[in-house]
Amino acid sequence: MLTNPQKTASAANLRSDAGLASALRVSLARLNRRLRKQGTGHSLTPTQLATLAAVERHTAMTPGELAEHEKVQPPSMTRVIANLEERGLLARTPHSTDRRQVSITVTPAGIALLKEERRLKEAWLAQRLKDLTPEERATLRAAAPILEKLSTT
Amino acid sequence: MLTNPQKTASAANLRSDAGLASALRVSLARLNRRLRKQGTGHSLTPTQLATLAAVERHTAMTPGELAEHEKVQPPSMTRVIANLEERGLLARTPHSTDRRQVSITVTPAGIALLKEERRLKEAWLAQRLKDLTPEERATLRAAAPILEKLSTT
DNA sequence: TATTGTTATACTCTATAACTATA
DNA sequence: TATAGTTATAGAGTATAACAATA
Repeated sequence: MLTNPQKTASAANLRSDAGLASALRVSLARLNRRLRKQGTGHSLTPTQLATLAAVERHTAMTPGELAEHEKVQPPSMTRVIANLEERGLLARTPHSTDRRQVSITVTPAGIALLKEERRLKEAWLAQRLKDLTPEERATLRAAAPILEKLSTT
Repeated sequence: MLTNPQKTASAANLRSDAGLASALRVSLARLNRRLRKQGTGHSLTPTQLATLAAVERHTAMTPGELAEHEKVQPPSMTRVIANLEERGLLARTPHSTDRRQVSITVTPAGIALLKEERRLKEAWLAQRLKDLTPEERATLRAAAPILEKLSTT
């Protein structure tokens, strides 16, 4: 009832590259699962939250661009946007040149929600970091840009 | 159209604890998103995959235990198990002492699927690790157990 | 005629409520 | 009577197909 081959195996083989990949995969998945649970006082689905963040990051996007960016079909994005608009988190304005298109922007309420969401997640993580030794924190400081690089390659 | 306040902000404040939390949160989320896309040749939902992995890790579980473990309601777990059983990935056997209960175990096919899933994800990650310098890999080797500790605290 | 977005409809996943079998 | 699991039914999210408006 208590077998856990992954963890022990990854700890044992950490010196090899394959072992490092295995250990990182497990740790990353586990930590991310914990992190995702933090800051959920808004009842937005993952797609809704990702859409809101995408619009904020790109300042203004069309529904078509958003569907492409979030890997959903245009009709699905129509519904996501409609829901976020009802909540007052996104706003629709006419497109400047093409009247077929619509320009989507974040409202101040949407920005506030994203800010609070990030604050809660980071507060949880910062609390965990406080329980580490200074050396461990230094290691994570060095590792952060490397993890960043891994995902953008 | 190209504003990205998170990344620049997190890079700038990496020396503070709050800055480290912010940078880690963004990097972890991004890397995990990339990682989750790898190895999806089976068409299992996240819940199905997590259920399969849970049964493998614990050797044998009842539907009730699985529902509790995966944070879904018992009727939902009934359907997840039924689907995985149809695919030949899980098997049901009578419980040893209580005839109301059912014992769920992984089949060889289920074990093979999990192994392949992990292999694909780790192959992607190992490829990325090869592009790093030896020093960067050493940093990640040191960071892996710390990340592991963060999630289990 | 091609493109952008929406409406109509169906399927999947999960939930709550009611039911069956066993303790 | 209480517990483990299933069946019945409903709600949320996303997909494909058909449609309206504009280029």
